[in-house]
Amino acid sequence: MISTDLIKGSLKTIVLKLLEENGRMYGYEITRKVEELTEGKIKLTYGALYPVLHKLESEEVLVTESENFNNRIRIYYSLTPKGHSVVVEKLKEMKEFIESLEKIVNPQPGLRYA
Amino acid sequence: MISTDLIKGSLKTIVLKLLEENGRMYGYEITRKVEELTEGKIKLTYGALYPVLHKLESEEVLVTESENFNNRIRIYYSLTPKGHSVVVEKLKEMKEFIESLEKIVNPQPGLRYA
DNA sequence: TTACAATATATAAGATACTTAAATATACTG
DNA sequence: CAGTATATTTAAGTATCTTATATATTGTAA
Repeated sequence: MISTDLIKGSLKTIVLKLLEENGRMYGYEITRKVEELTEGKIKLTYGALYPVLHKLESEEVLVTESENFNNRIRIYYSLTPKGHSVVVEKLKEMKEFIESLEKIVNPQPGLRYA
Repeated sequence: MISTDLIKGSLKTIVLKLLEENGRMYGYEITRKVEELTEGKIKLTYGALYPVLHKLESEEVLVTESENFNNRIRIYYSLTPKGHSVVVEKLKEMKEFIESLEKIVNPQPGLRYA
């Protein structure tokens, strides 16, 4: 499991990317999906996830639809038009961030096959 | 410039990696180096950097040597033996983190050349 | 049948890490 | 002589996350 310090700050982008990829998802499903994709290395806590979802909704980046499934409430989140453009920005930023980290962690990548 | 939210949590690892790479560095030099390596995309603020350096010193991960250069104090930081093993751990974690992010941001990387 | 695990969301209290801003001081450049 | 670069420090505030707890249903194993 990866130190939670590292994950801080990436949560919003992760959530938005998953919603773009999967159309609509509910909170619990998002935590499952992240665990699945990262082979258990990243686990989102509900105390972090739900407040982020609520905040993104209040910012009109996400909209919700409540549904009943087996007597359990499921609150599906999906991107608004504004949300779609936010994802584009966030992913661009994430990509630059990863590239920057790699330049620090692995300087002179061009020499790997030299 | 990358949103500071993303960088949060990576600061410690970045500092430790640079010190491993360069032997010893002073605070100001670290901010310059990060800017240089990331082409200005990551800028460390002094308010974040110096407290981290002090903390790492108190944890015996770093040691300091104060020197005088042109009437300016320079406090050089370098890794302790403990620091070297901390870097190894932190870099492993960082690598897993980057890989995990890529699995989310860019699912099915194996298909890129398929 | 009872207890535990999984599903599903919510939120309060506390910790921590970072931003912003200001302070201090010297050297160099136009 | 004003502004930029060098160099470190630290206080106050904010944001974000962790931890813990609450609630409720369904499925499973003993």
